[in-house]
Amino acid sequence: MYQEPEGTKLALIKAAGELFAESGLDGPGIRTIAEKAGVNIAAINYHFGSKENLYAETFRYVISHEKDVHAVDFFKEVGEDIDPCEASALLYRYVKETFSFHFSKKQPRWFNMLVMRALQDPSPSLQSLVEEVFRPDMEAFVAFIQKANPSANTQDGYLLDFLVVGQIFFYSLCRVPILMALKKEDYDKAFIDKAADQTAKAVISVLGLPLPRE
Amino acid sequence: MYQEPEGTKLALIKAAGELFAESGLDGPGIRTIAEKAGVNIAAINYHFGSKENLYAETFRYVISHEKDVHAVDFFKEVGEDIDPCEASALLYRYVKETFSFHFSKKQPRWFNMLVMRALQDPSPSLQSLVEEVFRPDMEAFVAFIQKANPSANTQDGYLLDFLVVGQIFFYSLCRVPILMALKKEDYDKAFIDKAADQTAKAVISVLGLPLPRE
DNA sequence: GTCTATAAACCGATAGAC
DNA sequence: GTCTATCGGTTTATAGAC
Repeated sequence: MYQEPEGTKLALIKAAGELFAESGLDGPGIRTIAEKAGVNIAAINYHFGSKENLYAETFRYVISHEKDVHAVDFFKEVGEDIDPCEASALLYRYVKETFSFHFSKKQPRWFNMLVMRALQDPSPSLQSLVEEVFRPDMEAFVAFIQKANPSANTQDGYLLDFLVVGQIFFYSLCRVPILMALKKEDYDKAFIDKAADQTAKAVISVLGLPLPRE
Repeated sequence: MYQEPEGTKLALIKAAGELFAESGLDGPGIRTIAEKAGVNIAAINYHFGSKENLYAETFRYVISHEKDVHAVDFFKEVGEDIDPCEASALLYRYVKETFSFHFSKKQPRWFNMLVMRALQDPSPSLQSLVEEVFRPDMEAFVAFIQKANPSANTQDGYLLDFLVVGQIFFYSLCRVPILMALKKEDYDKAFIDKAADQTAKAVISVLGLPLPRE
């Protein structure tokens, strides 16, 4: 069971998580982290043993706290003979909820940035991240895709999953240049809704399902 | 005009480019770079003045050597009254060529990885990268989108561009976990073709154009 | 548990011999 | 143009006082 951190440990995890999400494990020095957390430098080693362990702990903290939209739960009750219109509506809701989860202000922005960044930084824990965190949802998603359109093969399912994950990855990590291109200050709700709507429609169209009515 | 580097300079640019593409400016130390290039450490400072200058030069090298598919050229001759089927076919070709350009083996893999990584690493040159390298193509793409479907607004155009760029960004930077998920060794031509096909169809469908016949 | 002081390793940059 | 040796700064980690 996950031991909920408190006090100095919690402050360090929150400060470090934010900084690691911004620029990776090698980005911030432990001085910067300690300063942001408002604790002494030596506290990192006292509480976590090393910077790398602190990184791993920020990760554990996010995994156990984020209330992600899990395909495993979302598509749990889908039967073999789902109606195309129902499948389309369900898929639409799934993509919309996944987006609004990742870009909502209900949880700190660094939660998903940390996870997305970990996907690209080669690290020893990458394999377990893929196998334990992503794999189950990917497989549930692919299974649903094949129920919604039995002529789709496994690779089609994965590619559709990548269409969604890829967009979230892009909007998470390219925030700065995207906002620069759009000449905006920040993502607003309308923009994220539009991006989610587009992604959902893309997935539904490519799969050959009818688009949900407006 | 761009002065073509030779000898030690060229060896350093190639070695550094590969390493920077892998893990950013702060990833490799100059010792690692020099070793990979097979030259002395001091050569970096002698030829480039600093590590940061070497980074900037690897960038200039890529920009001037990659034969990217530019939307500016691709959609140059499109008139106001383009036929939807023609527009669809042109868009399809554009996405396919952009993908096969970015993932072909005709140029080193680190070329596009370096550019894609630069998009997410906050750096002083990010703004000029966006404005000078990406902006012109984005605007040409958006202009085409609005010709292909006059009811699309500017934001719709940008979002469709992000659909394509986002997928390329994702497949470029998440190569390792993607291959891990797929249990593959490397991207093969068939896979990239499929991903490109899917992305092209997604863009065309979302824009409301007819899909090109198989 | 928290602090200061410092060790040990590494970094980018450079002086000076060849 | 290439090398060795080294400087000054920064990093993570830790020993020891409180």
